[in-house]
Amino acid sequence: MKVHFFNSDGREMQEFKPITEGKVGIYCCGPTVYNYAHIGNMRPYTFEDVLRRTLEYAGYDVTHVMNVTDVGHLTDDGDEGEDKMIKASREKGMSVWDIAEFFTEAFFRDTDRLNIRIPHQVCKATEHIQEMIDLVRTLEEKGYTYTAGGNVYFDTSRFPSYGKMAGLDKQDLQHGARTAVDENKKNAQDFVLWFTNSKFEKQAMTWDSPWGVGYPGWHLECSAMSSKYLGPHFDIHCGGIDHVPVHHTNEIAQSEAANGCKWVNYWLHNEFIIMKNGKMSKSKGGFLTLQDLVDKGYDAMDYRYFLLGGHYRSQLVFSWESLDAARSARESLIRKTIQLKKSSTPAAVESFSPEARKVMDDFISHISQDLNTPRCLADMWSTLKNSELQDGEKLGLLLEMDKIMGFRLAEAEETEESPEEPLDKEIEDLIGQRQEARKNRDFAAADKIRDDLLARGIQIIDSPDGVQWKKI
RNA sequence: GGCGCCGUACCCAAGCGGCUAAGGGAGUGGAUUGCAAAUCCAUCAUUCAGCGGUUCGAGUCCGCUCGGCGCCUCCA
Repeated sequence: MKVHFFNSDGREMQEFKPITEGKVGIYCCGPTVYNYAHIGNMRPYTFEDVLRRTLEYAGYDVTHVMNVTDVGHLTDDGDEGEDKMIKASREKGMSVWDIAEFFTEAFFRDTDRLNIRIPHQVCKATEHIQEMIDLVRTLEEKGYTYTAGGNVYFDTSRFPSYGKMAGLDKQDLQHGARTAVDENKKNAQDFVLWFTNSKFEKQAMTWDSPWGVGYPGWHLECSAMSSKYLGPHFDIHCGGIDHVPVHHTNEIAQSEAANGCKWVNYWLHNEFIIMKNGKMSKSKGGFLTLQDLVDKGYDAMDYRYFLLGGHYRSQLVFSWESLDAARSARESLIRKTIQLKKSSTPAAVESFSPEARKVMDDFISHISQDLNTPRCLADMWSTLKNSELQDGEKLGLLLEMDKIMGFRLAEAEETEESPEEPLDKEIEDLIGQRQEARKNRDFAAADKIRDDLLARGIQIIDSPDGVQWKKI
């Protein structure tokens, strides 16, 4: 199974070739845990989950590493910035450590609800300060740094290929267009490796270093931790497309300067989720969290379905209408899967008929072509409609495809209609009364009971197997 | 000012030079049902923002126009 990805470095489709046969190391930029993640933030983790599942399906031994930024991420990159963690701490009246723990837990609750697998290695910035200091020291020894105004800067003029991936050399950048220019910098694109000259009051998180007490620049952690867990040269680095010009550009510069070798072979970047009136962002306010969707009655998996309905490199516009469509489709997919489970047992992959084999191969070729999840979704539906397949094969195919899509089809059961709630007795009685009325062909009374229950959020569903109900 | 992306049916969205333009949602007609729900069958773009060009052949490549969006040190 050959896998192709669009590599941001070079901006072209490339066949994936691992550095070490049979193995692949992936590093993903993780959350900065100073607030709840909004639904746009969940896109990269969802696409990375599909990436990982695809590579695992292809037989690779995957090592998936993700950082948790719990320090050093400034509201801007100049000396005027404020650490996001500290800002949140001040605003919420909690210690920075509690803030980090609280929002880290919230983050993993969300990824779990989206059926996103936990990375093999989740590393916190605050637990790798020494590695970051070592990295800065290496850069210093190799002459890539300078100190000014108390801070240690990376000298981008010493790194000729700076900004190559982002195409920065071709751009006429308007520096200071949105932030104040840092007068200490020799070059506009230089960035801070270590802060000691903090203007922040009550800086809660500081560490001793060869340059004085301070804290790391926020690009440092990804370079330091990825090298620690994946080595100085690894296969895939993922993140949001917004990271290309600055964060990833700086990561490449400091990593390659320090390690003296190529750092990452494949860069995969996801596009943004857009709201109708433009992009969703924390600073603009009004962002939605996964919990907001759940509170409105959606299943978190509806959002996963929505995300996979668009290609990860295309902007996807979020709207309630689209989420409704995703919910309808997903619920239908689950229902049909349950039906198949009732009527058959899943065929094993090894015993697939030629037709089933072909359907599976098509699916594989689509996911292998830069994770074409919309096409893969279509493949799932085509499988259901394929009259040349036996039910057992359809089920086997769907479960096999779901190893990559991750809609939890294997666990799908008729639990939604399970009468196990406290109000059971009363509802059972009402349903019994309604059945009695129906038997007597008193449909007015029967419908009244159904309407009353519906008003209370209980939906009655008549089926050949009897009456079922569920909360809505 | 610079860099880049997009415009496909009512909505979302694949397609990246060549069979009758995937798939989902919504809708419509029919079957089934006391009625609903679910399910099943059928139906739903002679056309891909517009105009030129390249080609035997173009949503698919090139140019221009119109429209929408992102980035250029907060951002996934």
